[in-house]
Amino acid sequence: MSARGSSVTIKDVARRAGVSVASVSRALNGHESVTPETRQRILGIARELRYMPHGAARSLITRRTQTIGAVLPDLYGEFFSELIRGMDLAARRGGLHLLVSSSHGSADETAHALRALQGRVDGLLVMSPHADAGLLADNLPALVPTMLMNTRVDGDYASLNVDNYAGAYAMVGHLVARGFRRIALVAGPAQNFDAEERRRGYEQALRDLLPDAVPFVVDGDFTEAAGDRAARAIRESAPDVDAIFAANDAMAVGCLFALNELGLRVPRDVALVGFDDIPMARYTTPPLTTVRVRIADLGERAMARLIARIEQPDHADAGAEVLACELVVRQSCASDGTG
Amino acid sequence: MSARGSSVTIKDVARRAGVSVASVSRALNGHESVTPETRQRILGIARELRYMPHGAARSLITRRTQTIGAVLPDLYGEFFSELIRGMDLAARRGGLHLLVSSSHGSADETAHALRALQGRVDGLLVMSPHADAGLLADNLPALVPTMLMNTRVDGDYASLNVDNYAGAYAMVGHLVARGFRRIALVAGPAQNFDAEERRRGYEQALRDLLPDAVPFVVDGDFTEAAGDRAARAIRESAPDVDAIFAANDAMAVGCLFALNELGLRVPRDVALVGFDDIPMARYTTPPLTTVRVRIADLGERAMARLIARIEQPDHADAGAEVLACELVVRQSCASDGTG
DNA sequence: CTGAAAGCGCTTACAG
DNA sequence: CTGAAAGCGCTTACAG
Repeated sequence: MSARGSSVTIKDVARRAGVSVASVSRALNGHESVTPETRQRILGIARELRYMPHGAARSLITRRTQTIGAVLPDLYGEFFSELIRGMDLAARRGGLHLLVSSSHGSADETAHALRALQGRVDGLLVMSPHADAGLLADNLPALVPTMLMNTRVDGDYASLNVDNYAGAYAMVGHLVARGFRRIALVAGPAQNFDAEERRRGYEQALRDLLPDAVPFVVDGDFTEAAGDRAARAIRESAPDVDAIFAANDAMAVGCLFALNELGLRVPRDVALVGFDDIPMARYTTPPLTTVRVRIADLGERAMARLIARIEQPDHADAGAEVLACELVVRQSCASDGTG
Repeated sequence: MSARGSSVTIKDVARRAGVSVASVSRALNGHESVTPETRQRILGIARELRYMPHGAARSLITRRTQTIGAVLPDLYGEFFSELIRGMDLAARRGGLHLLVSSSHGSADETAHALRALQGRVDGLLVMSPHADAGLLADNLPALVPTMLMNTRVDGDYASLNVDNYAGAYAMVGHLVARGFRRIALVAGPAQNFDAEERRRGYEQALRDLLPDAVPFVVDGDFTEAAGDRAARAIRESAPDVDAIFAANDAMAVGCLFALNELGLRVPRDVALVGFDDIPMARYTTPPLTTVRVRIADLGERAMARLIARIEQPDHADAGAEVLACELVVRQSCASDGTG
């Protein structure tokens, strides 16, 4: 309770309790070998003094920080919000703290974050859709359990990937089945693994299902503003497009906005679909048909697997897990406006 | 490069360089008192060995963790996404890590988080709109610099608050000026400081500007689903309402969805406004009139002030800062559908 | 059941 | 400019 300076340490508690610091440590950590009376006295004094063990000191000796580091490409928008929420849920369940770090889409910053987190975390969750294998090999701390998410993997890392290819393929299949014939894709950022896989699914589905159709891809970067621009560009250059497939929901929201401004009705004049199923997707007008990723589950699952790896290094499953996506059909792509 | 076991420490670098650990420490930390040649040799070997200082050990002696803890009420939605993004920006600029923690709206969890973060962080950013002063007094670590955000403050904490009252008041003023006379409020969660202040602004403005009007408040909880329900309830019980003021944008999005489903046009049949100006607000149809909070700036500013307090404890400005809001008029509340 | 002591990996006066 | 040594606050064999 002193006004300034050092906070109360285990020594203070020991002194007040008339025992050794070893006993205080044992009592606080729930070791059996302390008499109930001693334990009670120690706990009482610790509470009274508002004693909190010093995290760094404990980490130094236990080699555990009780912290997981998450290196994400960005922190903007509902996708990352949901992802972090899922990670937080699982971390909290495991009694762990969550350190977040954004690389702003830059490989250099990813490398920096990876190195800076070394020694501060018990495990690493890395989503780095723009990273190449070399970057990871060079900067992933060898001794820190790591889970890769939505990242191009070549080594035998433990990983969790969304089945972007299958999701995009299925979406195109759905559009074709509904009678759409001129389907444009608003792509995600270049070099981005998710974006590339979604594009690959779109292109392959087109080849398989509409052999005569020419793929029509407009650049985007996963932001609402990009969707806005893309929709206008599509209407300008190819008014015959009857369905727009935005590579993520944020861009679909931007497309929807632009189409409305252009006086076009979705889905009557043009169908619109997205990818991710962010919470907002069901609240647009019309509600958005999209590919559900279960973003929070993704974060939760990745965190849970990482924790398991940390706690049971022997059972270490270094497998590459792929999360299936699910088509969610809402009103934004009713066939020819009849739905 | 050994395959297993302990990572490389300062001792390994010292041995390889043929110097003492003190010199390695000095070289790595950029102290003047090392000859350029020695420094170069040490740095070279450190790089070669991929040496990274052990964070916990360094923290133990320097009493700095290079980490800021953010205790937030929730992690759901664009508001917190933007807030975290702003915090991350300022933290990164200061070379600090960001530890996030959600209290899920519970006072107990807030208390727990506050205590658990002790000794792990150099400073604390606490947004706890549901907390009372007692909880903070009981659980805020006395020696850790802290900034409160959007929190009911009584003590002399350093704080940053959004001017919710003035923002809500101004919004009602705008609606009244536009000719709306029956204005319903979809409120935020009970006990929530932001929600209460916004409601207070609404009620006072009504008393001042429309003395004959009876306040009409519908319960909400800041989620889209609550907005959806509230709008339906309003239409059901009071079809004469000509403007709906949702206490945040997420609820406004839910209202917009419900109104559309009910076959009502915004703003022709009923005006709709929100609060926060989340990124999505400009992409709804019609774009949402709202109160701009500059959420990312809020997080950035809070972090910057906190860092300043940590670095210059003497200049410690413990002031209560209030961030002004700004009315953003878009098309969702054109007067009587003429705009 | 309990305590004295070593040690985790650093940094920093203190000497030289 | 450089090194030996102390010490940060804990935990954990090792004795007793």
